[in-house]
Amino acid sequence: MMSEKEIKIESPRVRFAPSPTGYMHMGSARTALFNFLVAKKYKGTFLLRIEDTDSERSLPEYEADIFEQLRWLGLHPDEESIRQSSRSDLYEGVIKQLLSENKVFRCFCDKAELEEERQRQILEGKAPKYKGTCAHLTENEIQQKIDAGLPSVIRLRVPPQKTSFQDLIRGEVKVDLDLVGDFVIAKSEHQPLFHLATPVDDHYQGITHIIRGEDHIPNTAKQMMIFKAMGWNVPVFAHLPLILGEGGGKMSKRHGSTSVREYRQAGYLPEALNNFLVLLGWHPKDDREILSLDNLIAQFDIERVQKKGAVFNVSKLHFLNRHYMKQKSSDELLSLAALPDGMYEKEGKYIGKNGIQLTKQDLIKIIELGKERAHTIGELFSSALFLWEDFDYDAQLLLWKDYGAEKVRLALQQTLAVFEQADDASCKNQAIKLSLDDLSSDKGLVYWPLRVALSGLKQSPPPLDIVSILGKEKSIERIKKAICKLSTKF
RNA sequence: GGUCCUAUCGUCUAAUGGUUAGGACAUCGCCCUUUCACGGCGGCAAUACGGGUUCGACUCCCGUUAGGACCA
Repeated sequence: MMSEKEIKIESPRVRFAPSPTGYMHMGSARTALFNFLVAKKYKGTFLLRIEDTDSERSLPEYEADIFEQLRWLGLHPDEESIRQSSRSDLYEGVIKQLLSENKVFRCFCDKAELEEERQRQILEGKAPKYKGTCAHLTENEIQQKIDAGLPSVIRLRVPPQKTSFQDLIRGEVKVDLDLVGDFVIAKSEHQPLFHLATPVDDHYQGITHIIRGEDHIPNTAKQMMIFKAMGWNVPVFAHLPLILGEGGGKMSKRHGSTSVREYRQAGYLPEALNNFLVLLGWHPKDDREILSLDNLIAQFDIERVQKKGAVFNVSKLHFLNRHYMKQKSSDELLSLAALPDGMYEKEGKYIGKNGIQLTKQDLIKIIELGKERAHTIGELFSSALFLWEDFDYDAQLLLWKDYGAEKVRLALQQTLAVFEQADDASCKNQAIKLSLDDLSSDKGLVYWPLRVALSGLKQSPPPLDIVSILGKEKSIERIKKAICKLSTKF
């Protein structure tokens, strides 16, 4: 049975350590979030470390993206970030010490031969493992090979024993080091590999808890060996389950976006993303799932994290995003949204494709209507395109229920009369509603054709809301056009 | 292929030996209503399978199956 003792975490130092080899992935964002939450909850420190030992694949553009998205999500590191590529002296020192203590050895084996050997082992159904050819060379033999100019790598001596480590989420995880073998920690004294650089930095940065994806479980055993070889304290581990794609497999481009920036560009709010991500693998005790970052800091507990991988379910993200959009004022949303396609600002007026001139107040009104319907910031304007874009529609659309064209035309004409008698102000403040309501006992007979006349759509915001933005003249123009359509078509 | 990890509604999950197996999203129905949306109310829906342990298993143990990760 798993240990029941309460997990005590005191002033933890945790780190988020991504490799800048691509735009920040949603899975990385969640790892960062969980690290951040543990740090804040237990009054600890959250650090960012860029793991760019792979100089071929690490790009400045990707590194910048990591900083940018973390900032946007509100996951600010507590200390200045470090970059592995600028700490070579540190790794070199460790490698030299390990070399002098004979805890590592130089391996001169030919790459191609090793690969051949590995293939053979796999075919035989064994775990591929280094045989130890160079593990016991004498000083002389080593010097000879070096003098002969043979290339070499540096391997750690790994005792063939069974061991285990404690994981905050999974309990004890067992590892058979015999299957690992003497693995490569550096290409040379000056070129550390991932398995060396990571534990060295974790030690020198005083990391107490390593919270990362479960894809690192196999790495943990290796990194633990470095800690032990150096006589350092091994940190506590917590391996998060992975985020899965819609089909249950790895989250991939095929099923939609995978990077934070794509969701941001599509108009998702950081509040929604954080809230969504934390629910992938964690759940609050009281079932109240709408949680701000502050709420999360108060409630989060790493021991309640799920062990199973979680499927990335976009519809819940939609739901949360809409929730947070509704919380924001329309003013605020306007500042987050880009102007609709083709619209531009000129002297405080917003000019649409069809020449319409809107005020900022109009835009705010439009967003007020849009936020009930939009899933994302990007969709905020999409329920009102007909205001500033030309449109056409089938006259058939104007008909309400099974009333004939003549009856509808009559109703529209009466509507037109009401508009013509009203002034612009009573259009904009919807005072004309009283007169329009009086026109018929069947409100649909009045409002349905009006909706279509104004928007060209069968699904739109309420007609009077449209009128309040369009004003008297533009409304009349559209109603006349509709009457004309009815007359010619029928 | 080997090693490791995992298994509750379609999805995210709650319930750590005794519950009518709870909630959220999605979905469906009803109400509101001039359409869509919002909102309100309600419905459908799960312990992978087989063995144990136990008075009693979602819960503990073993096996099977399935999925995932790593080696790549």
